[in-house]
Amino acid sequence: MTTTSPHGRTELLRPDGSPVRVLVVDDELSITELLSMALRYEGWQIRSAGDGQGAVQTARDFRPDAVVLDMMLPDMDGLAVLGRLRRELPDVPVLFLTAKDAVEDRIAGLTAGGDDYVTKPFSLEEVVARLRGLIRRSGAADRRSDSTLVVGDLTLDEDSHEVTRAGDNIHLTATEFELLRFLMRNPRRVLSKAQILDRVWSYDFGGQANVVELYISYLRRKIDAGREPMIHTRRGAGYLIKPAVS
Amino acid sequence: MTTTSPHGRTELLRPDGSPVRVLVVDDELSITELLSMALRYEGWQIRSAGDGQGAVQTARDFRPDAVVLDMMLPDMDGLAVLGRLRRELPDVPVLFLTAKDAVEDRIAGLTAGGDDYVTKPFSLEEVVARLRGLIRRSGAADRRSDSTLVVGDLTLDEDSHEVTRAGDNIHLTATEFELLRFLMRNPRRVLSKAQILDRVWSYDFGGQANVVELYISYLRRKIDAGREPMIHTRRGAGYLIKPAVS
DNA sequence: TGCGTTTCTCAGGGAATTCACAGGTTGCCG
DNA sequence: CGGCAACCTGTGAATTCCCTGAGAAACGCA
Repeated sequence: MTTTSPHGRTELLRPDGSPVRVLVVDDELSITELLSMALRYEGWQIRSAGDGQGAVQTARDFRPDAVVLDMMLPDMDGLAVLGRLRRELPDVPVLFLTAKDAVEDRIAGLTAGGDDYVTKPFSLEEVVARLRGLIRRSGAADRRSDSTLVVGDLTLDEDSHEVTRAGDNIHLTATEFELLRFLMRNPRRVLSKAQILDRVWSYDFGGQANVVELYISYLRRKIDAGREPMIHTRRGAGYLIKPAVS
Repeated sequence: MTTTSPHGRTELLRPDGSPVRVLVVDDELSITELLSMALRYEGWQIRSAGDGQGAVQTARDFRPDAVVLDMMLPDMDGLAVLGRLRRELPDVPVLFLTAKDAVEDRIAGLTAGGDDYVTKPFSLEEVVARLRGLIRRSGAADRRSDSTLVVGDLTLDEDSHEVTRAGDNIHLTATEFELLRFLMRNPRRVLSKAQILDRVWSYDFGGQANVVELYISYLRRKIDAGREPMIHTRRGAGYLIKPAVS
């Protein structure tokens, strides 16, 4: 089932109408807090743990619909935690957090069962999107909730990463895609450059704020070129996307 | 839930009908007093603190629906305060106050959970508007309270920053938008130039008082041009806006 | 390793916005 | 009706904000 959250976006709900529950496991407090904050904002119920012990315990009585699990925990190996989690919750999907240079094939094996992973440093849009996908596919939330965002004649499929405008296929890079997704998940709402930076870029991004301008420019070239523009600048406030009709 | 306050404007209320509670944290007394006064005028219940210690303590028993938090406090780092606040009140939205030149610096991640920020020096209208947005979206206030102001055939949407008169779209600059918002939040009420200056311009504005006249003139050109005027001058007293019919 | 792609910095240009100034207009009062 | 104060608005300059080209660096894949 999907419904409209207080902030105006559609959110996932479980079949019984209660909010989705997510367990976040990471030993860095700043990471769990960042994630908790962002995921709560999605309307989900969040519990966090700082080590494997706590994770298993919390999982036992919280019974989350999904788990975000750092593979590097102080007390036990990520695989060990995973094993114990699976004993408690055989079907729960897991989103792994790994260091960039982690052994890729080890992860690959893990995600074979429908799980997924993102590398640190991640962007919040990415984590949220992956989690939504996992939850949707696990059946914890209503399956009819589909994976396509639509604004006017612009569509974006979160599963296939396909983007079309008026039927034409449009190729976007990863960053362009995430930016567009964020805009389309908040149609007709002005988003400041800071908000965009916080959601779409990694949490450790330390660069110039004008990357946002730059990527907006790229998006316009691909999406608005020669058509009625959908991406609008609100000088001094930010950007927003809306159907072209106007 | 929204209702009509003693001074004639609609205000946010919590679902149980009690006033919204806001905690203001800043070490400059002049700032907390300025904010407290302005926010009380909104019909909200205000408590203030001058350092991180006090903020956390006050938060504990005051249980605010929103927090205004200066990032530069004498005793602890703004982020540290945030962390402790979050432990007390996991879901409370925070409006950060930051220095202008710190914008690029460490805003990183702050708006990620739906929080927001304004830079010093700010205008009171801006702070109030952002707070209203945060509270509205956090669900602490009734969800039906929407983001659109309406006076006669004039509408102003605070989310999309869209303004229409009789259905026609009207483009406003940032300052024009804030001025109009202030007028529309106080329909049929005479607002003096001093009041307008105090609310719409930053507290450190040192310019000529006739900017108000100038911007009223701009607004008239865009909103009243060729129509029944809605913005009226009360010579010697100020300006007011009201539906055109009356 | 090498090559195409993607991300990002930097900087110039351009346009929108803000504001001061000043002369014109309106309304009010004696 | 004259004079004054309050208000309106055209002009233009300074500033801020935004856009985008060019190229360097990092990445990804064969």
